[in-house]
Amino acid sequence: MDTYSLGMSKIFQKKETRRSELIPVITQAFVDLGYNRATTAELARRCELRENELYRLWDSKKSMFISAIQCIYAGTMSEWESLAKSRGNESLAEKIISYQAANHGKAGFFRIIFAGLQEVNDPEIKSALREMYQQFHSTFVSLILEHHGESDAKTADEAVAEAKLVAWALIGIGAIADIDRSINLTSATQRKRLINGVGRDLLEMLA
Amino acid sequence: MDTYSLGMSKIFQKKETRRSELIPVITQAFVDLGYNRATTAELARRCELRENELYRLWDSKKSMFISAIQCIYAGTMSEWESLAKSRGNESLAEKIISYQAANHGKAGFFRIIFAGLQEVNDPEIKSALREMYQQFHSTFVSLILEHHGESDAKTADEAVAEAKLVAWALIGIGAIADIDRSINLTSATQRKRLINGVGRDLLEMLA
DNA sequence: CCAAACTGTAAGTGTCCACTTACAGTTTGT
DNA sequence: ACAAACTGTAAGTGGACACTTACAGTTTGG
Repeated sequence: MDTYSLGMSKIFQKKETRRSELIPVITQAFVDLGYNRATTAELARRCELRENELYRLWDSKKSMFISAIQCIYAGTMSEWESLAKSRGNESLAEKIISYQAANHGKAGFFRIIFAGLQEVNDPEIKSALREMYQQFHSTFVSLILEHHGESDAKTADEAVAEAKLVAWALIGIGAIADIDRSINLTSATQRKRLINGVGRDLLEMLA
Repeated sequence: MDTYSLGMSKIFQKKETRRSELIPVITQAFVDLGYNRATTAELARRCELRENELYRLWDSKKSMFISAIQCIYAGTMSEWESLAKSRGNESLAEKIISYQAANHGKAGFFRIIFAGLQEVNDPEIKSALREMYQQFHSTFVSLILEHHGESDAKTADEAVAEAKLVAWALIGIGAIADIDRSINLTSATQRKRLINGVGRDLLEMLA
């Protein structure tokens, strides 16, 4: 399938831009429906294409899903970046907690993860998820350390180890908020309180 | 399908005992594989039956899944009860945290929940899950309150509200530990530390 | 201007899976 | 003993779904 002429590169670029136009739509479908229920027919419908047109852009549903994982990751990161630039005297970590409390589950971060883990048992997908998750976690760890500043009684190693735990805990809170939301377990208000309340307590736990 | 004669009740009882023999096997299949990948063929294979024999005991795969949800719930509760009876000067809440730290994900509590939420979009299943989750949560709340004892500076209402948050947070930690485990994100040691460390801190948060 | 590559539309194909039917053999209650 | 109910075995059925093929119409580069 590779091609050598110079002219081709333009075509491939076009293909790439086409993919990047469609991937948010596809991602949303996976978030809404999970892996199996997001059928190729449904993906095509949402993209306003025929199925075989989708298959001209991706070679399998699996590769669409992997693109979606990357899309979610990139989207979350860019949201956090704009939070970093926003005004306010809170630390970025605090801003993120407030933001997540207000928009829990919007990005569908966890929905994608659950879908990838449970519905498909594919090593490629698992490693894509692992990668995303680890990057997400390590970003969180940096934010937590930054939040507390350099001047700590503890040694750097201790602080990092504890920040890692707290980061997992925060991710856990997000997960449960997502689950909560998807079965309408509690009210939106309560969910918000959960993230804001417990999230901040966790953040201060190191101190 | 109902029947009136007295003799029938014995048959139904037999059917019931048959179901209760098989349901742990079926539950384990759903835990291992999720909803879709646990095909009726696979369920039958694990039960050492033919598919239509399964369908003599349950009228659909969905009802097998609902039975599995109830099985998981009952199993977890009875485990906790035996922990309550075990010796040791910790509170039951602390015992549960230690136990979960050692056996995270064994029961497949969260796997079942994720499967039910994502893979099927069925009101009956959602309400079965919601019920289980709420009972689980309220049991946890009682345990947390019990752990702290009656003598608190706060009013009862405040204590309950905070215990509810903490209970969700603990469930969240469990969820993330399960995810972690299923993609081998961190080591078992780290996971154990996460549950034990953060779990206990959360438990003390009220104080 | 024309050939090569792309886009749009429609109709499959093969496979998997939940669920069913048919039927012979065995219990069970009376 | 005998009918009614149950168990075991085997073979379907219908539908959904990932993925493909065919082909006519349109761009595009040289």
